[in-house]
Amino acid sequence: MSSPSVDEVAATPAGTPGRRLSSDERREQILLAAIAVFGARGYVGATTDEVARAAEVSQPYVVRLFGTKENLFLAAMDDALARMMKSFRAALAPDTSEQPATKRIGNAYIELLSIRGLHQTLAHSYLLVSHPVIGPAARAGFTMVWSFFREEAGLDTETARSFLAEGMLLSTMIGLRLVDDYGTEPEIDELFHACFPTELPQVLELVPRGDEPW
Amino acid sequence: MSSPSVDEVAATPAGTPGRRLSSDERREQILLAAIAVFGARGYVGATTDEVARAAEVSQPYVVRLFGTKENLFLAAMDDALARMMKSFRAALAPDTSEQPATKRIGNAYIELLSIRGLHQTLAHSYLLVSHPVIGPAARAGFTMVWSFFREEAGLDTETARSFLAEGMLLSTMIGLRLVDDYGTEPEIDELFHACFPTELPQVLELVPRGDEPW
DNA sequence: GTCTATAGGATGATAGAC
DNA sequence: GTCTATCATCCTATAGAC
Repeated sequence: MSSPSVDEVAATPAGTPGRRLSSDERREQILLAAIAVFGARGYVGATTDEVARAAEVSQPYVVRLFGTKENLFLAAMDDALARMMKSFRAALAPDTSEQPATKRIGNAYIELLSIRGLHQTLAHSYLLVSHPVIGPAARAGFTMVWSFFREEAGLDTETARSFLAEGMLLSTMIGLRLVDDYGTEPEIDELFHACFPTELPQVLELVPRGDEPW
Repeated sequence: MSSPSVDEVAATPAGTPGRRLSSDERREQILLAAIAVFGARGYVGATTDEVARAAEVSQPYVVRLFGTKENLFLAAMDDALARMMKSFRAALAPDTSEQPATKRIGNAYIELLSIRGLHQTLAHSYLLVSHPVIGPAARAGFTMVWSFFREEAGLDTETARSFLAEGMLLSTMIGLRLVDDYGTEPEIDELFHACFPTELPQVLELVPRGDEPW
């Protein structure tokens, strides 16, 4: 865990121009903001201005660094996928725990909930197929995850499929922010307990709250 | 979003206005068009103009009938959900087939693939939580489906959960239009066979093709 | 590396005729 | 019931200074 946290990003007092950063540092900061904003509003719904505000830079500067909104989304999507794969691979690495690979990858997936908008940005990308550039990239990303499960993690097709399915349900429920309603309706509680038999407290804690993407 | 609109005006001879319909008939026609367009482009990405063209009416008339784009989306979402529930209930009704309820509902879910954009419109709605009006409606719709599984279909929580999960995976894959790539890459074929063990030919046949939403 | 100002294009909604 | 014309708003991207 060495990447800058969202809190650090938001820690600069309003009105105080952030210190000059290297291009790479800014890129990283803006990508995290973009993942949060795209996750909350979707590709079309997000504005480069909102991303800029979340990253505390000016809107034209975001465009300057990434060229176009389309490129910004592609970069955010790639970054989200890369973080996911990295975390999956770390979970696979031989460790002392007795848990099976599926369990460890599952936990890694849940821990990614702490990166605001990550799962939702990916979910949005899966719905952008009619876009000539983003569509193919999203398809490639999805099949890459499948390949990882089959080849690197060594899961059989049945296990891989149900793993993927549970992941989709999980991110849908998180995207819906039903977490926010936990404790308010018996049916929602039941749904949650069915989905997260033991990890529920952890999940509730990990998911960032608040309507604003940052 | 980019893709230029196909000249579906060619479907009706230029200058020939469609026949006058009753308000209800038009509403129905526009809702089907809206489900297709919202499914393909999302709430923000869809334009009232594209919906209008798909329904072969003028853009202001769509607004006239539904008030606002927001209302149009809500109506499309409700219509999609209503069609789904109707088809689920029909599947539950006592029939001569020997198949268990889950199998019959699953088939009903798959058959809904023939309504262009239906599953994708619902998937989009699940990502609109930050919207003050659509968000709550989407959450209500999702929990309604859960209640149906539990109470009307009588599924236990475990069965209901995995049913929901498989449904999410299915609609994600359809949304991604990986169907279009079937036969082009071994990994995609494998994924498909894992997801639709026997219904695959039926699925490939049901899903509407083409980039345009209508 | 970063900003301000702004051009230029799209789109939701309204007015009003037939 | 349905259309044409049009306004007002918002947003991406460019220009150019510091």
